[in-house]
Amino acid sequence: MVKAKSDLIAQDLASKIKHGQFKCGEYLPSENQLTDLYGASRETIRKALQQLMTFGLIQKIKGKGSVVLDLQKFAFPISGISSFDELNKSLKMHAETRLLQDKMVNSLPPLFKKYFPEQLSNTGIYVERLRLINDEPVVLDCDFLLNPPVEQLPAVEAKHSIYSYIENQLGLEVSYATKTITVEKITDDFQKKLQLPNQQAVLVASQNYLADTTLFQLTLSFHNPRRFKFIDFARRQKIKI
Amino acid sequence: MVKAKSDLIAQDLASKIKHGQFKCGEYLPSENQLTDLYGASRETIRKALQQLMTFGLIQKIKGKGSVVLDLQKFAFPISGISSFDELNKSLKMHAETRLLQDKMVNSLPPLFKKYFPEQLSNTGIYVERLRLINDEPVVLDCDFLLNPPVEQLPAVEAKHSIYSYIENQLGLEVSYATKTITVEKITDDFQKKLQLPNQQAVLVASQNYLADTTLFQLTLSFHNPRRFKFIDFARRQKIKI
DNA sequence: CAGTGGTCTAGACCACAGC
DNA sequence: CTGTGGTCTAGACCACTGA
Repeated sequence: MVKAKSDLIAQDLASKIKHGQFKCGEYLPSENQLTDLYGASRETIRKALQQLMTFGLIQKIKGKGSVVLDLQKFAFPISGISSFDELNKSLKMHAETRLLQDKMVNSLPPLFKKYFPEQLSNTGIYVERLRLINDEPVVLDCDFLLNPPVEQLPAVEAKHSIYSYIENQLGLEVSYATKTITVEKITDDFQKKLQLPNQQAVLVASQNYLADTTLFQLTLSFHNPRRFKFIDFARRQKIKI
Repeated sequence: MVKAKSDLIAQDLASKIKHGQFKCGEYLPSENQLTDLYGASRETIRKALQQLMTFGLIQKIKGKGSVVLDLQKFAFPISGISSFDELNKSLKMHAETRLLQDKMVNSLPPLFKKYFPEQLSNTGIYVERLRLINDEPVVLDCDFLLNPPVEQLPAVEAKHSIYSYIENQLGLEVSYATKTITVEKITDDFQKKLQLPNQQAVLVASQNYLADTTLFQLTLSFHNPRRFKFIDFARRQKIKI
């Protein structure tokens, strides 16, 4: 998947920052030096650095260079599109996933209709998974995978990683998502599953799209408010919409 | 502030999308056509389109073109760095700001120490503002502006827009921020100010930096959970950190 | 096949930082 | 002054789309 030279350079620099070869507060080699180091043109180097900028790994300062930023904040980057499985691995959490449901349905379940009222009905697969960390329920994930493009979802894949299945097994390209975060009143059933003291939970609702703009997944993630934490890195926009 | 040719092109295309000259589902002119339309090289056009991609205004499809995405989701883009004042204007909300505090202090207030424990003490300006929409309190913003680089903050500017003051009056370049969203128990005082039925509120805590990596502002925004909504557009990352 | 976006290159000129 | 990043250009080759 990672193929472009600029991506490889970005990947290499990112891992060198992660492993301390470039430390917080230090400057990366200049763009001209990186040009020689990687045997690439300056614009290619700049594309790589651009990616590190958007992650908040570096900040460029005109006339000086690219300084490595403090990345202790990246403890739990729910921002962006990543799966729980990817987070679990990259953070080495002791997490467990319990597959509660995985079934084909002929129409959009009422739960999704409530939070995505503009969605047309559709056949698809309903998946419900409870995520636990240290045996404490932290998230209840409800997914609806549209058919097409997703024909089926083997239980073993549902327990592992839906994204991995979509990307690696089906060969589809996951591209972007719109997300909203709100505080919602939940059902007794969900309260019980999450073992919450009251019916208030944080809901992250997202619509996930492929590179060809096909909607393929709706997700409702109900979080234990005590354990919910969303971390974001944002840059000031240069243009106003 | 907007100067680069690619920014101007991005700005122009964004406003044309906003005003319906390019509609959802339609394709923009091809990159080669835009090259002629704007008298720019293809790479410059591509930089402009890249910006529209990150906002979720368009999606590029290889071999086909750049399709305009549905932007009804952009109703309330708290994602990114924008001030309440900017949001208010761009969304034409009927909002009011009450300035509760605006004073110079010699050290970091305990409230900030609690949520930013790693911060060193510092002189600065403490500002507390209550935001109301239709006379209902929705957010209590607590800001701490570090001195240096911010020497003072006239009350009239605090009521208007801190960002505008920082950028236009002081000539500083606001560049990036790290944000966390959590659910927190608040004090009786804050509960009263926000007129909440209980002590639970959504906290958006952010550290805001200038382009030279100087920290200039800490913000704690306590939101009415019933009125809190965070909207985000995210793209799948090509590299793993 | 022609047209599209994806990528890379070499070179150029500018503004800024710091000596 | 030199070195840095910021920007733009013209041209090239590739892979994908769809007729």
